[in-house]
Amino acid sequence: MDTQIKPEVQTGEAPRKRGAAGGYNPQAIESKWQKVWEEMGLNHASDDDPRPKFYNLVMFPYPSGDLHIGHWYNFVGADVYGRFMRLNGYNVMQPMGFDAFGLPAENAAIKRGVQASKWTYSNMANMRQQFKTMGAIWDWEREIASCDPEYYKWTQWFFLKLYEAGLAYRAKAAVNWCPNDKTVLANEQVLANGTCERCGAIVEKRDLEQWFFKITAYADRLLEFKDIEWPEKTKTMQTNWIGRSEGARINFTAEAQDGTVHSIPVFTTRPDTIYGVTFFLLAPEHPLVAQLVTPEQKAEVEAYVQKARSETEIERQSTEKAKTGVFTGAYATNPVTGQKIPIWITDYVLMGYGTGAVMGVPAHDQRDFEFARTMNLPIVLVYQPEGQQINSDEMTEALVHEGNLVNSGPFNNLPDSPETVKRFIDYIAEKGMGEAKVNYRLRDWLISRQRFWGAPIPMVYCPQDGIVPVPEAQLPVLLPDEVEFKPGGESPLNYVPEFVNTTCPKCGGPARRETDTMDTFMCSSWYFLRYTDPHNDQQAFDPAKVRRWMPVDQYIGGPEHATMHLLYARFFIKALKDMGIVEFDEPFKRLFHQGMILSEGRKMSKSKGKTIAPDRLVSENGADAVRAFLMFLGPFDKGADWNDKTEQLLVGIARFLNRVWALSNDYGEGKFSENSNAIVDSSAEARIRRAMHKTIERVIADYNVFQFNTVLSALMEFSNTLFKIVEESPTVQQGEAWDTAIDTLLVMLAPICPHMTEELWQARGHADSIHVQSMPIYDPALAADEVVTIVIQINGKVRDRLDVPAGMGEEEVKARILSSPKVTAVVGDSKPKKVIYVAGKLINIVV
RNA sequence: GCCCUGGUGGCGGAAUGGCAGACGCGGCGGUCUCAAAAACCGUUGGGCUAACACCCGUGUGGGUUCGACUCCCACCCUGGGCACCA
Repeated sequence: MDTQIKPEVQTGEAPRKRGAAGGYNPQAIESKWQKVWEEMGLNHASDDDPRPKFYNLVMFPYPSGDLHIGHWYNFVGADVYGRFMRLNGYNVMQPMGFDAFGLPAENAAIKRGVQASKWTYSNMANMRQQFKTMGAIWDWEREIASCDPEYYKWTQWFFLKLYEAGLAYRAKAAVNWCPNDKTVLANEQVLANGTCERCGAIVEKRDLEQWFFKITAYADRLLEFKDIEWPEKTKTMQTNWIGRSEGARINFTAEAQDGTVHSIPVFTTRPDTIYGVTFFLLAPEHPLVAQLVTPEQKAEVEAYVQKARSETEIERQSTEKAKTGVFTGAYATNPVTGQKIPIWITDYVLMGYGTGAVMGVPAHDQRDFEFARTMNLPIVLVYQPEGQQINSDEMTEALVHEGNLVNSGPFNNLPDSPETVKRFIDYIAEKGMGEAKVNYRLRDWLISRQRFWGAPIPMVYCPQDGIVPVPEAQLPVLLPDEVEFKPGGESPLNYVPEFVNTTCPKCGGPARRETDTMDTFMCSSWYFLRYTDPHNDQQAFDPAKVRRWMPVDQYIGGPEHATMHLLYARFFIKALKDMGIVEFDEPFKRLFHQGMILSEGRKMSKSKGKTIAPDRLVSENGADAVRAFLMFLGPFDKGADWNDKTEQLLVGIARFLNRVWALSNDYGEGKFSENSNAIVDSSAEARIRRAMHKTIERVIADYNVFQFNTVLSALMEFSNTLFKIVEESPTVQQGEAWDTAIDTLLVMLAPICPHMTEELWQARGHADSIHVQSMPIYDPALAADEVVTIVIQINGKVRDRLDVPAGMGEEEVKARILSSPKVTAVVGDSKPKKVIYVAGKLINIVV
């Protein structure tokens, strides 16, 4: 492929036409070039292109119906980066598709009686057209939609693979239930205040048989982040979400009412405080509660359990400060001390974490401390700060991480340290009372959804054979075309007998299909693999093609997916690697989170807040201006808040584009010298080259870090400089430096304004597309100034400036400055205390 | 409460420890025009000045340094994440 911009005039090229493009009329040129590029296949990334590959991926959108300005911001930024990488010589693959299953389609079906598939496909058609006005390099030949049977066939296939690998299982679980959406939600979809992420309704708990993926089996590997460049923030969020903590599992014992002795394990990170245990806590849902409770306490305990169960998350949290609980009447035995301690139930112990049982150490755990104070339970210190004798009655809060052990038998005087913790674990393990244990905050991934518009889970329930997977040859399990929506907790698929009733793949007898569908995060956990081979009807993908394109070199999407999609996709790939389906461990090599466009401080979405449509802005100013304007709002990771003043910035961009247009067309006919015999001012040419190379340096550096706003600033400065130079020295435009400068300006601007720069490029007589050129190469020698300005500071304050030739030696510069009238006036005859000289930049005279 | 961001003109925002406010919007003044718009030129942090000069200025208070928007400590506020995780 062509072509580095050569510093000299290229011989053998047709003579340059000038001013051929006429006035800048974006509407006329944009659709023209979009068509030309499409016909050329410019945006299609071929599998056998010899250039190095670059997989530039942006999170695929949900087909909500219309692209709003926030979508534009997101996708334009991704496209600018992809175009930049293409100019860097890469074979850029930049696909687009739709994350097309999900609730809104179903809600539309319920509300408006339109079939979910019709709604979705017509939205996609509309958005595809809108996407095309953007002038991005989407490779439409690779388009996918996760609701296509050709796609979800393989989503189901992956489910079967996970099932075969023992990573999918069915279990009854207290699940998050949204009473409004009538579906189960993943933990990730429940907001901190206990409400539904989608609709805001208060989430309830229900026990249901559900399908889970064993993401917890990968917890440690998910903490690794090996060889990936991700924002620290995102890695921290995932790390905290996984929530690894090391400690011990210790078996306490307790006698039930019927006389059986039960071993009740607890998890603790502080086994070293076991001599300070004064009570034992169980979660209200703990299965042993009913067997342990004494007849006298039964009524009170049952009432508490009932209350805790009926309470929603939000209600449990509203009582956060005050500790509550009930004594069971039973006692547990501390295996280390042999002591008997009362067993209480309390809702601050969670059934879902650890073992649902906790040893209460009020002296050294703040929650236990509060509980003990509320319930009047004893507090025993097992750590005392050096040289102090704290009395538990005087304590106002728990003592954490301080002092040396006391009241701890053979362990006395050991310091509060990881080594001490290890001593306890070794001791407990040796005596068979427990063992070292790592716990995670992460729960298994619940994927069942009681919804219609999703990929059906390919499982059959047979009265003879139990749970039977659908054989691969029978995939896909197709969704019925028409369904009826009825209120209630079940999937609408339950009411489609042709769907539900099937035969058992094993015995051939009558059986029922699973009617739940999969969480859409399942669809999005592998779509980036499908893009590499989107039309394969034999396999999910050809392994050679995945090897060719994966991993994704640059992934761009919002930070809101940090603990959901981005975590699930990593798990998915690791699982596939273990099954030998892929060969890499991490799907996304580099990750970038773009900022969000807010509308008066609120999120822009169809359901909440008002959306800004780009259509008017595009028809008035052209796509290039809107692209540049969005990128000029600020750094790409920051987003912007849209208000009355925001659009005003478009004026400046429009002016800039007109100026570039004018520069490239030699600023209107006859304004500058067209005398071809004129002598070209070589110092003006040197100025042009210096400005150009300084700009190249800045532009490349800023593109690389997604600072598109300062790319534009640099290009604006450069074009302003070109105007200034040509005004002063009109003959420069007869020389080679000028032509190179204009060409270079256009290439550097091309990723942001692809249509206009293409029009100008070809009007300037170039035969091929500007988008197959290369980024110019920065030459520091050509950027070097001949004269530098030395800032003169006295006591750190700027007092003067002095221009000196760039090569002048330190001694000479100092001598010149120290003898200058401004300096002598302040310094006088006295010798300065200190003189700091920064070569070519600054001198600071301390007096 | 814990973790992570950020705090700079009227506005969006620039600044490897070295000229704070690049670039752009808006404002003001001008050129062109019968006039307006557009375009172009000049100017634009605040204070005090006729002007030069000088002083003050990057959330607040300290510190390090010849020199701090930048580094360190404490605090205040904005945004995001987690939240009784034993």
